[in-house]
Amino acid sequence: MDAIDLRLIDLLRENARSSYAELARQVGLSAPAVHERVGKLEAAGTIRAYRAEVEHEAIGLGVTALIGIVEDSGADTDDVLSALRVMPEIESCYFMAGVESYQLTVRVGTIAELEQLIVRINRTRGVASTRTAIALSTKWENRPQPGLDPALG
Amino acid sequence: MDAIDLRLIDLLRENARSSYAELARQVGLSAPAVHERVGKLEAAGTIRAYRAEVEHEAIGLGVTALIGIVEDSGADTDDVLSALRVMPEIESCYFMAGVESYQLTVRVGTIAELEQLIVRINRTRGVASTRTAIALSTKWENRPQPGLDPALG
DNA sequence: AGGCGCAGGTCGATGGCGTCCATGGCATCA
DNA sequence: TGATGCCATGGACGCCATCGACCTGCGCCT
Repeated sequence: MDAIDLRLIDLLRENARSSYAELARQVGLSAPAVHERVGKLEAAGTIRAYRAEVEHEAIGLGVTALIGIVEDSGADTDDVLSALRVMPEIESCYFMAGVESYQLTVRVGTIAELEQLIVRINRTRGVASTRTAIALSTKWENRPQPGLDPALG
Repeated sequence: MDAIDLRLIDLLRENARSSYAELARQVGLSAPAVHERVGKLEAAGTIRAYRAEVEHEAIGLGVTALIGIVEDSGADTDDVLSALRVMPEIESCYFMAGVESYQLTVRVGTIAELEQLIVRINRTRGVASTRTAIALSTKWENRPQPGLDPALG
């Protein structure tokens, strides 16, 4: 992981469909060299996936909400987690410091679906309570921040 | 926007680097047809960008936190927003219903940097108070949910 | 100090792919 | 029913991904 790897990652975070030839031009290496570097970054798990970012309204998922979950005392965290994992509406799931053990980002099509989802989560064994906040609008999302190699300061 | 467009979007959300030939195979069309459809989805803004998803620890951004912001009464929301927008650490920014007008997702390298960021946000004109919760671990993030055409039910 | 081995780079070739164009079918509408 | 416009098809061409061969610089071991 050197400065060129970081540069490649930044470029792919800006546009994941850049060709290897284009990347090679930008970092000043040959295309095969870039190909090998990117392959190693993928194999090492540094690059996890390449995803298209979508206007959620256009695909019928226009309602975004954040849900905090308070666990029952003595609840089995693994049970709660695996119950959450099978709910496709949950886009992201963080395990948090604080009273609310989990913080979720969820996407649904309508407020009615959000209501059903909240009910389902509240009914889950191990969940004591939830707190939901609805996003009225998204100012920006997943804006990539240039990476900083810790070794490079 | 028909079922094939939705399928293409789902495929590109799974792997944004799929070739047009591969996409064409999966949806049963020719490559030029897929090329044109994807181009229109991009032009319409339905597909916003293609991004590599990264292991944040590997690029020196291993600390994730969620920050809620309470605005001053009478604060100019646009001023607050433009002040937030220039902070690269803020990955996502939602305008929320509730006491906390904004909910941020932020990434920094260390707890010390998080502290500095919080101070900077609190000092921002129009910000009354903030509430920060640190993510101890990320269970999953940006998991794509298959799109549902509202017209198709 | 010298030689060996390896990691990682460039170069060149080839096959597949992206992309443009002309053609033809189909549905819509007058 | 005839015209029209959109869209998929298929072919062609040039670029790109990808593989193999060779080269260079560096570390290590003797």
